[in-house]
This record gives sequence, structure tokens and C-alpha cells, in this order.
Amino acid sequence: MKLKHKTSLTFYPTPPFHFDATLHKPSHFPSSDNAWKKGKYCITMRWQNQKLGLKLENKGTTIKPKVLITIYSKEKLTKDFILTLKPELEWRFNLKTELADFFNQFKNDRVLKSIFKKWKGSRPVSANSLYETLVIYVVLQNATVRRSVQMLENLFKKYGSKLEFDRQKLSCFWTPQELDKVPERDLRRLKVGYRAKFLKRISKQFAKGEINEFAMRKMTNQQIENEVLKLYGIGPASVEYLLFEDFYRYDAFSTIPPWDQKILSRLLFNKKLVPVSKILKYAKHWGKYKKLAVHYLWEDLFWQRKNKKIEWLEKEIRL
DNA sequence: CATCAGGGCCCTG
DNA sequence: CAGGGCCCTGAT
Repeated sequence: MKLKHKTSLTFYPTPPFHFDATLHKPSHFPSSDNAWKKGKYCITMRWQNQKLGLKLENKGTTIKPKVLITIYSKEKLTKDFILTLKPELEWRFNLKTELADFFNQFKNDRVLKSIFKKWKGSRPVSANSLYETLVIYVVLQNATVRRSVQMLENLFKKYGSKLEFDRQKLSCFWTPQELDKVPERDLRRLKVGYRAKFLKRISKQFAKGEINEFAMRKMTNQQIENEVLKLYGIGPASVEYLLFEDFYRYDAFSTIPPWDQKILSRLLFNKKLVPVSKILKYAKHWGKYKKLAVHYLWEDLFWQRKNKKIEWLEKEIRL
């Protein structure tokens, strides 16, 4: 499907804003619904039954941020449509968060100091909808990176669609309603294994409107947790990622899945394996920004990996 | 060829 | 609250 209509919106994120470190997370596995290069990020999106292509371009600096978002669509967009889309884009790309306090408070922090020099102004983004994010978490479970990528791409091929805009083709997610109707054995043919049941059940719960992502944004961490754990196939590890990555709860750092534990042990203590309790204790000095601080460390590590081989990390990343 | 663990989660006892 | 089973893959 070709998206020929263009609508442009200009945004002025709260400074400091680091365009590339915000929109590209090198620790995430690649997915054909988005593409990044320096100063430019594209992703597909669904909004009010329309499929859209988004292009974000960096038109400012970290101190004086300016982002141009071009929205590609099949039909010309109405004023009302754009009116509701605009705040959603601000939310999804976390353009309005206030982090000056965080940078100020930890400008001399042992580990953050040097990382701020490179990435100050980075922030989490939930560029996908809640449903889409949950699909990603399900294919992440108990699988190596290669297999996660394969599962998601199989799903895109069978149930998603391709959107053509800005001279590229990117995958667009299906709707929960569409996947709800699919027989479980069809899903299993896509080699998603026992996750087929999870995907079906989650899709059904969304299709029935049991989950209201917009209401959840206003809830407390605990309320969000209760809400999300109602979803079949979503457990503590997924919740931990979700609170930070999708709901921007910078303080939500209470459980550490085994893989994360290994990597944080190295990063913080230069040891192979440190007890979870010790890592959590150490993170306490970052106060209400403890998860955000960990995010900075984490992504910095994976940015480093782009340029040079990190021997111990390669061993932990199972392809 | 067989066996096993992997960015979990559910369910049972 | 500990532990087995679940799907599929690639490593050994």
C-alpha cells in the first residue's frame, strides 16, 4: 500500500533532547516496522483505523530541539484526525518529559557523568502501541534474538501489511481483532510455539476492550502492574520492561530478569554474577530515577558495541 | 544421531 | 513457593 499524502507537524521537545539516542535503542532487536539512521527515524503506526507512515527528522540541536514529523497516509487527513494524533505523537515519542532535574542531580555521578557527555537528553519511547509492544515482549520470551526476529517477521508476513512511504517499505502491525479470529494452529505454523496461545488470548482481551491503554497512562505503577498481569502470557519480566519503556516510570526497578542480571553485574561491579538484591541496593542512590539511570548505562553499552567488540557481552548475546 | 538451554510464564502440588 | 512443561532452534 502506497501512502501518498503528506502532512507535516513541527515539535519542540523539552530540552535537552538527544534525537538519535531517544529514537534508536541499540539494545532492541531489529524489526521491519521501523528504520533508523542518524537524524532520521521512520516507523509505521495505526491510528483510528488508518495506517500511517511516520518520518521523524532532527531539525534542531540537543539544547534547542526541533523535530519535524511527516505523516504519510493513503487519504488526506482531516483536521480532527490530526488534532487527536498530535498529542499521541507527543506521548509516543516522549517529547514533553522533564529531565533537567535528573541531569542536574547526577552530573557528578560515578558512572553517569561520562555517559551524560554522550547521551544526555535520551529518553525512553513507546513508539508502538501497548498491544504491539506486548506482542514484541511475547516473542522475546524464552528465545534467542534470532528466533525473536524470525517469529515477529513471520507474523508480519502473514498478518501484517507493508506500507510504502518515503521511498521505503515498512511492516505495519495487524489489529487485535484480526489476530483474535485466527485459529491457533495457523499461528503455530509461524513457529511461535506455545506463544500462539498467549498471542491469541492477548488479542482477544484487547479486541474485547478489556485494556484501556490511555487510562493506564494515568495510573500508579502498582495499578498498571495489576492491570497488565491480567493479560495471559504477561508476567513479571514483561511488566518490568513495560513500566519503563511504555509508561515512562523512571523509578520502576524492582525485579531483574537473569539476562539483565548478568549484564548489570558486569557494568556496575565488573563481576560475572552479583546477587539481584545487591544490584537493587546499589541502584537506590539514583532515587526516583533508578530505572532511567540503568537505561542510560544499558543503551550506552550497546552503542559501544556498534563500534567495538565487547568480548564478554558477545557471549551473553545469544544469536 | 540425541540432548539441551534459551531476554518466561502458567499451572500444579 | 518450587519446579516441570511448553515450542522451536542451533550448539554441542
